[in-house]
Amino acid sequence: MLPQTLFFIFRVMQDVKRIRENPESFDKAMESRNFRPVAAEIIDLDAKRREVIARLQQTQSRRNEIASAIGAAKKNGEDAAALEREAVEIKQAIPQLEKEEAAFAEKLNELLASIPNIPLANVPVGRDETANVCVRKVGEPPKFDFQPKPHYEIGEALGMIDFADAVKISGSRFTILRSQVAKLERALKDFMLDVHTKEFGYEEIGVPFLVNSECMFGTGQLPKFAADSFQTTDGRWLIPTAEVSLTNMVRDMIIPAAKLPIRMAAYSACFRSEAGAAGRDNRGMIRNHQFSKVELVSVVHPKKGEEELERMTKAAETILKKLGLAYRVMLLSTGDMGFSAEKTYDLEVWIPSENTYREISSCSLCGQFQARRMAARYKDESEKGFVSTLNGSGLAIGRTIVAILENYQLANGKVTIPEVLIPYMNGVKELG
RNA sequence: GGACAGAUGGUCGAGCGGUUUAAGGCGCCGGUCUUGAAAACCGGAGAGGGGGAAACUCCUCCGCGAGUUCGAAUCUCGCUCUGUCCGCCA
Repeated sequence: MLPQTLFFIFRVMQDVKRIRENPESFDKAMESRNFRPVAAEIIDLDAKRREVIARLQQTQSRRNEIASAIGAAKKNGEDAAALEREAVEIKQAIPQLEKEEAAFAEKLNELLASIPNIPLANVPVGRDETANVCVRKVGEPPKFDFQPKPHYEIGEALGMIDFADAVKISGSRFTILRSQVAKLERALKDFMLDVHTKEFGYEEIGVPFLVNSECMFGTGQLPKFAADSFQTTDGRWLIPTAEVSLTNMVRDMIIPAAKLPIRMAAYSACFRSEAGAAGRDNRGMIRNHQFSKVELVSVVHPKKGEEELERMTKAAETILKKLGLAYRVMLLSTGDMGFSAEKTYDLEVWIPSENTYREISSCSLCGQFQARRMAARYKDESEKGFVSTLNGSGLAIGRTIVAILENYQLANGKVTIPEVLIPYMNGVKELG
C-alpha cells in the first residue's frame, strides 16, 4: 500500500535522530495522541539497520577498489585473474546485506509512516473533543420569533435542494442544488476566492481533483486512512480536500528561502467515503460524499509556522465575518487533531436548528511533518531544511450554504442573501 | 488506444562497458583587476545517508525498478513520464 516505499526512506531518518535523543518525550507525545509508545521499537530497528549499513558499505567499498584495480591491470596488460577471483568472492555478500538492509528499512519506514505528528507544547492535552478549548466567540447568534427550521427543510420547501433525486442519481449522502441555491454555491466560491486573493495575498490555483498515491502519502492520507477516500480503477485517488493537490505542488522541491512564504488558494470538489460515519448527520448536506470547498495552503519557513497559522485562521474568519455569521474558534486538543497536524484551530459556525456550533473550517499547522514525507525543502546561503506547511478551509461551501439558509431564514420560508454576496448573485437579495 | 523518438547536475548538452572523482557552454557565488560596473582571468559550487569529537572518510543517486558483469550513465527486460504523428474525444 505504501507508494514507492523506498522513495521516502531517508527523509524520515532525521526524525529518528530526535527520537533517539529523547525517547521519553516522544512516547509521551504519542500517548497524548492516543497512539502507542513506539520509541523503543524505532530505536531498535534503526540501530539494527545502521549496523547492516556499516557492513554493507565496507563491502561495497572493497568491491569498488578491486574493480578499479582490475581496470588498471587490464589497461597495463597485466594478469587480473587473481583479482577477479577475489572480486567474485567478495561480491557474494552484497545481495544478502542489501536484502537485510531493505528489510529493516521497510519495517522502520512502515512504522514511521504510521506515526502521527507531534503536537506543539501549547496544544491542550486530552483524549478527544471534550478537551478542546474555545479561544473566542465572534458575533451574536440571530434571535428568531419562530422555530428556526433545518436547512434541508428550508431548501426543499424552496425547491432548491433536492435529496430524493440525488439518491436516484448517486445514492445517499449526495445533494442536488437547484436554481438560486446552485447559484449561491457559485457565488460563495467566487466571493471566498476573491477575499483570499485580494485581501490576503493567496494565489488562485485550479487543481486536479484526481491525484496519485505519492500525493496522498505526502499529506498523510496514506497509508493509514486509505478507507476514507475513493480510489479510481486506475489507481488514482479522488481528493478528499484540495489540500492534497496544493500541498504536493512543492513535493520534491528545494525552494529558495526568499520565495517563502508561498500562499495558494483553490476551489475544489472534495470526496470522502465517510466510512465509520454511519448514522451521523444522515439528513441534509452536512456530511456528504462530495462537497465544495475553498482551501488555503501556505508553505513557510519552519520558524514562521505559528504566525502563519494565526494569519490563515484570520483569513478564514474574515469570510464568516463578512457573511455576518456567528462563530467560535476552537483550539483542538491533542486527541482530536488530525494525523498530520501539530496545532489546529477549528472554526465552528452557529447552526440555529441545532442550537449549537458546527465545524465549518479547520486550519492546521503541519510543521515539517508533511514536508518530510514529501521532501519539500528550502535553502539559502546560510541554512537549509524542511519547509513548514499549513492548510485551512476557507471555507467549506456546502456547510456555508447550510449556515446561510438557517441563519438568514425568514418566517415566510424565504431566505435573505447576505449583503456581500448580492453582487455575486447578480443582484438577487432573497431566495424564494 | 496505436506508431516512432526521448529522459544526464540550476539550465543547455557530451558520454554508448574500466583515469567520469559526469567533459564543455551558459547561469550562479567568491577573488584579482577597476573610481564603480562590464569584460578578462583565477577559484568555488548537487542531493541523501553511514562512521568520526573533529580534521576527514566511506556509500548511494545520470527518470523509476529489476537483471547481465570483477566493473553499468553506457548492455538487457519491465514501468513511468515527455515530445511528435495517427485515432478517439469535452
